[in-house]
Amino acid sequence: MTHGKRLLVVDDEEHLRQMLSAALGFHGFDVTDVDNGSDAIRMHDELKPDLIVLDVMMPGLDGFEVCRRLRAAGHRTPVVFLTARSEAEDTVRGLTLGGDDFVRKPFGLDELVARIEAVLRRTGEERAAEVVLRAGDLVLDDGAHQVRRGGDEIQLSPTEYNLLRYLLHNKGRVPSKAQILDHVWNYDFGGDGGVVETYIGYLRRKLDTGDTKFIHTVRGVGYTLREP
Amino acid sequence: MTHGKRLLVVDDEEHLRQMLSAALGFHGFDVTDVDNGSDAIRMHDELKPDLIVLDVMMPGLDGFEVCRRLRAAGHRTPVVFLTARSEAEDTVRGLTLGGDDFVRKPFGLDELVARIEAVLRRTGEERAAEVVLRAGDLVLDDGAHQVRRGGDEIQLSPTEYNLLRYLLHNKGRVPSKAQILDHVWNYDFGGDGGVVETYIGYLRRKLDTGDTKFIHTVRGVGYTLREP
DNA sequence: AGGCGTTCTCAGCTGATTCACAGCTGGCTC
DNA sequence: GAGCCAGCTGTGAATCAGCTGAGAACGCCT
Repeated sequence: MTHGKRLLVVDDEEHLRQMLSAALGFHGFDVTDVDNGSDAIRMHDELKPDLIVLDVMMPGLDGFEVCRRLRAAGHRTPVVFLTARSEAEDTVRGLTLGGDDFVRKPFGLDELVARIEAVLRRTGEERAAEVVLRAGDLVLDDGAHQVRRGGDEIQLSPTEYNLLRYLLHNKGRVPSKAQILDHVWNYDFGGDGGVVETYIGYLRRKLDTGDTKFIHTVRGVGYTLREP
Repeated sequence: MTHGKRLLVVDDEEHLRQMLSAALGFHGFDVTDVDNGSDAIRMHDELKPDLIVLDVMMPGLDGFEVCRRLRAAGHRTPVVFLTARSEAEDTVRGLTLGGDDFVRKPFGLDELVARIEAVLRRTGEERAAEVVLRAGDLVLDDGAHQVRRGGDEIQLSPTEYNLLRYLLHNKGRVPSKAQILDHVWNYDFGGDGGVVETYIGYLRRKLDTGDTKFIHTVRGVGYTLREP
């Protein structure tokens, strides 16, 4: 978990920036954050980060401009853009043709971390991260974004998939509904635990065919995924 | 038990603050307490605590603001928030993204201690051995929140589970009913010792199958859990 | 526009859980 | 042995957490 990669987080929104710093720091990254484009470029020269998390929409230099200037100065530092849905989607997508990537706001924390790690893996030397999670005959292949039981593929919606990945990732522990909401749902999604119950139900109907049970309810605590 | 971690407890409520200091001190923490946000920040700079127990609702600087200022000053000190049920749950939950955690008032002491230790474990390098308590063939796995005898899983309600954990944790000692109430039930629970008797009964029926007896009554003193 | 998949809310249901209480039991004291 | 009292247990009521089905809202595809 302690990979010690240096990240530079650039976002003008105070609250989000703080949340990202705390969360990514917790994930083992060495995080520095700034709140505007000019500081980002200055700090980049000083810090030489391994990756930049860059908000597109900012007053002053926007994310594209920051990236353009860095590239013009010969820097290859990979960038993960944060974009709102409406924001010049084509332009962003164009940039991903490089080694960069983008994440749409609002995003789930796990999604952002996954993108950052994917980009770092692609860019830097291999970090043979295990991308296949298992429990009994249940297999989640994160590379292929596919779930199987035995040989049969199981079709999951995006949210179902993220929830299952989170549970598999925490196999043996018992995450609470609040923790699940934090990691699987969007950072600004304000709903209550009801959604989690609903989606646990969906997953159970698709996974727990017959007698095998993967997802167990721990009343008053949370949910857990166990080997059958 | 003497891990000597430094805690800073911040709460404006005199009574609760004293209770927390005493109880956490007893648990082997090195506790300092202050009754307002500004002092908290001052004391944090001086004390460099390993963790802060921070009430959200306080006159002057509230808990969020204290945390915000600490983070803005570059401090990563983990925080366990104390919140009332109604208080800005989303905001609190958002903060847990970092690695911080929160406990809802009213809480049982053991719950708070468990959260503090979990956060310290998470924060200071990787998992320091799963917490597993044993007595004979009885095993309580706190990570998986599971109780087993031999190979068979035993289903316990939340209160039963907490009580058993407390007894196992105090194996060899004889906690009184009052002490049990303090630790397992909420600090402002107004009931008498009758509940404890009831729950001891529930546990005995589930654990003491056949000839083995784990829970023993010490008349006039309290209850104790012994190896069979 | 129409149909489909997805996300999320909500209300009703169910069984689990919590807790009080009252009557019983059995050890202790005198 | 009588009486007392701590502790045990069955009954029952109120509450609660979690499950589910119905359906509204939304975006996407044709």
